[in-house]
Amino acid sequence: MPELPEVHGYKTYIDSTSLHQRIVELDCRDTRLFKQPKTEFEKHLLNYEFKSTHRIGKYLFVETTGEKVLVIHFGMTGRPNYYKSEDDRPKFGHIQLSFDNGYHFAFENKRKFGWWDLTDSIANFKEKHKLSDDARDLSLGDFKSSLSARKTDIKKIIMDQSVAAGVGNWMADEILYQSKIHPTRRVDNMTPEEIESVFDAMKKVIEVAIANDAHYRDFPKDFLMHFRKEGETCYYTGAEIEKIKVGGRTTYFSPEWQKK
DNA sequence: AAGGATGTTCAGCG
DNA sequence: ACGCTGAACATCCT
Repeated sequence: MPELPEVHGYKTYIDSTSLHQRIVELDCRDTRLFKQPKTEFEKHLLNYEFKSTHRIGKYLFVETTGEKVLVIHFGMTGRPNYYKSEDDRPKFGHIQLSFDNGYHFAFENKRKFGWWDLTDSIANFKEKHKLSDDARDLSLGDFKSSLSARKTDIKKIIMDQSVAAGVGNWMADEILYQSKIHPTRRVDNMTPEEIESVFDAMKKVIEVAIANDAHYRDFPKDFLMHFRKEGETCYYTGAEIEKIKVGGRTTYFSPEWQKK
């Protein structure tokens, strides 16, 4: 489920469970999840501790007592899991760390699109991967300037991690629903007011999602997430929700509410 | 039982 | 050089 709000929750979870304990073992069932040789992870993790975490968009950075920073991306189906007994290792816990207090930390990744990497510095990594500031902290000025030269659909733009790090497919649909903007509206045809309304909706969706621990059922009743399905009923217009493809991703919107 | 899935990356093209 | 598109990636779920 991991878009910005989910990864935010994972960060909180890791902070409250897994910091300041010496790592004594590393097990990986599928090394394709490693962006570097397993020996590198052993070298930079074993006998060190997780010290602190930082999140930019959907990327989580774990600073350790060693030299390198662990970079975690959860992909489409990842999540962390901390548990006492080895017997509780989750089915899809492909990577597992063991701490010297006897507990374990699993990186669950059902569909294996997630990965671990190591980096020297968060700033370098952010630069290299062209990540914008985290969407939660992004300024309107920076948002507007990264949109200025673009000429494609607004949905594709807000899902671009170099524009607003952390916005994924469901958030993009929600943001555009909240701002009454059609997903294939071209950015170069949008007024400054419309762009600002998208920006405001982005901030709102992020804060609402975080406040509700990314638990969709607790979102306000006018949130698309409750009826984000073909043929469902739009809260505002009563019209049917439509399903289209935008930038290769399935997109739900309300044609009456989000006019083009 | 085939198609879809909350993500990123990269080749190819204009 | 840059923006854009579509496919590829791996695997599970509906």
